Amino acid sequence: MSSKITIHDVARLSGVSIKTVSRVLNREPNVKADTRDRVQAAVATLNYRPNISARSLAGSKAYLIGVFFDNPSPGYITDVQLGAIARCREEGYHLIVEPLDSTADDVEAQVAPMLANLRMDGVILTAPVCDNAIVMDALEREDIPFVRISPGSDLDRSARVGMDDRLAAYEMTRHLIDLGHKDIGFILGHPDHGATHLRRQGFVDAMGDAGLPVRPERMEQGYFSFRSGFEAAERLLSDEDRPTAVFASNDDMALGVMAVANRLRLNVPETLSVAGFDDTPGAKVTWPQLTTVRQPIAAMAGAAADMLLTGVTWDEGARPPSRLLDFELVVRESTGPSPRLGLTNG
Amino acid sequence: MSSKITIHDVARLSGVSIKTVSRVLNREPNVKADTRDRVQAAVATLNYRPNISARSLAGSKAYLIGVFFDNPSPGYITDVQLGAIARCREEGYHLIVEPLDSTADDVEAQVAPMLANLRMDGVILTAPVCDNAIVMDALEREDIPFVRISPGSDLDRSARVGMDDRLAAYEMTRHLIDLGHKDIGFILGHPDHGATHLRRQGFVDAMGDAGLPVRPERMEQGYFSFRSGFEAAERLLSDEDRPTAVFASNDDMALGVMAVANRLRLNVPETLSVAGFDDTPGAKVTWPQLTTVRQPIAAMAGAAADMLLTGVTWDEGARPPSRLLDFELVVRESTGPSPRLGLTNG
DNA sequence: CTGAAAGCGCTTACAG
DNA sequence: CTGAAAGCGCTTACAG
Repeated sequence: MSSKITIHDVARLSGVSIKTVSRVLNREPNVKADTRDRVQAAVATLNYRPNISARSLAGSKAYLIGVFFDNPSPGYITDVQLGAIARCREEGYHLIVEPLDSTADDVEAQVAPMLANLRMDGVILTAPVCDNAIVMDALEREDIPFVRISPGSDLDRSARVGMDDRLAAYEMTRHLIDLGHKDIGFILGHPDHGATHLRRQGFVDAMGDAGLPVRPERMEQGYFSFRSGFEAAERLLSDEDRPTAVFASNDDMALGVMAVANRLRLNVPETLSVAGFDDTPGAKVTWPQLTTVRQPIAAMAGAAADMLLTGVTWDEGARPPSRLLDFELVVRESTGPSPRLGLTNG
Repeated sequence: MSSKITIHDVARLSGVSIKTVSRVLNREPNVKADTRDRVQAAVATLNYRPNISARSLAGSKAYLIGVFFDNPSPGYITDVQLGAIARCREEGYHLIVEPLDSTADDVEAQVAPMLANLRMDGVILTAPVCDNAIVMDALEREDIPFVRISPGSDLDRSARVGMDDRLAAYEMTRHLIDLGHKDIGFILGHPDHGATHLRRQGFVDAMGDAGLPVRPERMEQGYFSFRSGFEAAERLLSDEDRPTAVFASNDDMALGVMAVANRLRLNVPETLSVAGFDDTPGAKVTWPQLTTVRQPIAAMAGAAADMLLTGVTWDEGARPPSRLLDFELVVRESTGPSPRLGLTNG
């Protein structure tokens, strides 16, 4: 019933043309206040909602924002969706989710059809899709604006939002150093993710600034998964000569470290301090709870949606806009004073 | 460029009318094979993709499926999305995600606009939205088909897909009983979720069938969250008189139990067995890994999408179709023989 | 088996 | 400040 109400009904009831109704709907200027009020009253009376397909077909807006992601941490992607949708709803936009297999050979074939038959007004790209050139090429070819969250390469290719991953990792490392730790293991993230390198850099910088050596055997490759953190921790901790703290560059890997510590009967944080990064739900789902860095994921996605909705643009040759949000060091129970405090060679 | 190709271009190139192109596109019968081939060749040559907005405006399909959810476990909702999208893509459909605050007073106000201005061909409802009468009323009013995943009430109000939660809980309880446990604690899920009651029933039935008493003080209310599981476990385990096993009716709560066990220095599984339900990613992110029930979440969502896409219908007065998928008992390391085995009063 | 016409519900471009 | 006309790219309903 109510879905059959069209712009003509509103026009008739308010005694104006459909064009004027359209003006009011789109908040165009140059409508007499009185006319505007009459139209809005009619909209309310009839409970009229403009048809998105018709608007999209006739006009230049689709009222659809896309989110592309690949093999995400569920907590991360859910936060992204929630943050983006909150902002989209304010403007009557909807969110289309498009998982991608971005390491496959046929990325082009995955992306092309979804862009060709459904117009989106903008797309939010999360890691690692945000560093995928094929996806960006396709988007540019179709002239679809996109904003990237925490890209790692080609920073000036699009607008972006993120946080200072390097500084956050620096501060977390500093937190460990302040607790007396001098021998700290570090687990790297997935090499395809831009944040991986920034977090490593923050760790290296903090160690260097404190005059502490970064021993190669204390840097282990991980892939942001629990399993990769688990395996890296086994290499790091099985030996008697082990670090007094491990900084895993995301929470999933840090949980892997906790599991290994548990298995090896290393008490956390008395014998071993463990730090993560992201503040995913999992960080609180462990005992002791994880010291980590809170990423404002939903806020970043909201900011990305906002840039898309307000039509972010920049001059030829100028740097595209970027918004950097604040992170927060969340010190919980998994980090404590170094057990070697007071010992020589501490 | 390629986005400007329309049905008219295809018609011109293949020497037929646009109506015939439309027939081929929609796989209508009654097109000469030769004609069909020519049209398909032209579609391929031009790389033509029909415009969804136009199809939607002119026709009866929107090529959009919605997923409504509320406060989901991230792992659950991600699996639902992945499963639904896989099926949707086969038919050229896209997925719209709509988080809802289904306990708020304004559910109606949240749902009405999203249904009014964007036509969806069908909607998938996950718990607890799948038991929300206001949402279902709105959907029925707008004549939008919906399929529910694991609803708990009003089972014959719509098509549905699910698994046998009662039987799964029964088998898990049986697994514990077979290990010699006679004193088993049970943590209930959120009362708004249909699965909560089925899982409780499975537990109660298995205990009864084994001639074991279900003591009220061994049944604790939880809400499917880690925190609620943690608090329930504190009540269950702090006393010397504690069960030898705890069956938490989802994984998040089981992880809460593990954390409490860890804190109380109760070895799992030697002193305490812990079982969960869902097989979320978290189940493997703990040490020891969790014994749990694997829900085929993605497959359930795929089946729900399938029912929507194939246009599930049923006769007046008949029971709507329902598809029940198989679960799997996943025995990992968190359950073991009862420590009271061999003792009197077992 | 195929096509010409009308129309879905809006916005655009133009006119006044 | 407001409106009449045209058209977005398809499908529907009808005709043959």
